[in-house]
Amino acid sequence: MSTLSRAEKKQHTRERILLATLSLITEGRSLDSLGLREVARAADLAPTSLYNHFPDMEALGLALVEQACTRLRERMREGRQALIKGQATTAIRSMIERFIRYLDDHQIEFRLLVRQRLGPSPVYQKRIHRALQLLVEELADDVRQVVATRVQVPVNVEAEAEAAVAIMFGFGILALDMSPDTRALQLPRLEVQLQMVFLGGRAMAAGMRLDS
Amino acid sequence: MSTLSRAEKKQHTRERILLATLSLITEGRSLDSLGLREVARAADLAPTSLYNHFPDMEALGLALVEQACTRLRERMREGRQALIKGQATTAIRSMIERFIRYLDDHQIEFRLLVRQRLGPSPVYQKRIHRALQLLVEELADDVRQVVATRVQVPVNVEAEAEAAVAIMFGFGILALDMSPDTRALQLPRLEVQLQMVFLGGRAMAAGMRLDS
DNA sequence: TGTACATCAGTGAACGCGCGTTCACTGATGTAC
DNA sequence: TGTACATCAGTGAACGCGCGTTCACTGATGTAC
Repeated sequence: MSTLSRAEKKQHTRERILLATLSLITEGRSLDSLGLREVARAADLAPTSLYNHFPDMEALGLALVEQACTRLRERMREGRQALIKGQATTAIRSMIERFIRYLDDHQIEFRLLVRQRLGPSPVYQKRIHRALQLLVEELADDVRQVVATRVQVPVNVEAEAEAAVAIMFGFGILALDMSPDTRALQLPRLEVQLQMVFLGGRAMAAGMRLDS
Repeated sequence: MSTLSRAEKKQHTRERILLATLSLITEGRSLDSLGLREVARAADLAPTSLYNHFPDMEALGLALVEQACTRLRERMREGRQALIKGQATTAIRSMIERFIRYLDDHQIEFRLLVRQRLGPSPVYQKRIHRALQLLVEELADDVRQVVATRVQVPVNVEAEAEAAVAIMFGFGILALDMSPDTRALQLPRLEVQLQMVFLGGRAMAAGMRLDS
């Protein structure tokens, strides 16, 4: 009947388990309070079947965190090249757009990342920490390239990129509970904040100081 | 023997329960995965005794969140007046100092706040959200006053304050896993980032743009 | 001050329940010949 | 192509355990007179 191989079927079941877990997280549950039986129920499987895919709940959680980290990075890398030639404001807008598209498609995973960043499992924490560092570094590279074509002075791109990511994540957290309309209304503020950071970075590099 | 009144003793027990819960959170546990019996054990009480203080774990959690919110705000308000007359860089340094002192004294509560900000309980979430908003608004007031004495142009203080808090919290999260020495080493970076925001805000208000 | 009664924080036994994990199993899919 | 055997994803019964909650209780503290 079915045309799928045993391995393919197994893969599908695995994905069903991960999806079911994410759906439980949507309801506000945190990874470390989820039970094996609970996940099995949500995935429409016998509790014991989970053992065919993950040795325990921690391994399942790690798989989810891993997936979320990979996806975030992929999404934020898309379309990087296009902007390097453009203006800085365009680059900022493009970054915001990519981030918002990521939130639209994977906001549950974003939620997972933010929650588990301070979660009980050091393994999760380190993985997420690494993903965020990569994000900062890649953004720093972008900034470096945009800056190189337009500005003479050396700029503290790492600090700028880190600040920008912090602001963007802060916004993302607030955005989780907004309607799409409200969120759209708030976007200009995010744009202004990111411009402040980069403009301020450039001003500092040019020797301007707050108290002068 | 004891000179304490019944009410005072009850209050002490209540505090013991809250402290015990915090100590469990230190170990990385999240509020919503803590059990009543577990807390009772940590507080050296019979499980049933908890009911004399809290109707359920959610009420206990709310009490903790409430305490953490109040304390964060109090700490960040301390010494606000002193800086209003001073220079902007001094103001920034003072804010960082207050924040670091808060982290030193109450980092478990800070952890709690950050984790529960996206937790399963909408009640917790709203409370924390409100506390952060207050923080942003009060910082905005400070910025307004510092700015008023030195700059002619109108500045988007709310956006600046929000960005600054996002950056500070981002740093705080990273700082949770640092030794005091490492953290001290990273502080200049935080200072630079905050300066970028405020300098950038002023530059924008003065009409400067990234692409000009 | 002393006495009789009320309050109430804390206890410990008991309950029913869902949990994670084990185990022997089923039956479809895969493999060797 | 057909047959005999191996693999292995998924099942369901069973286990011991810690959970939240109830209940009747104890005894120190508080109150009224």
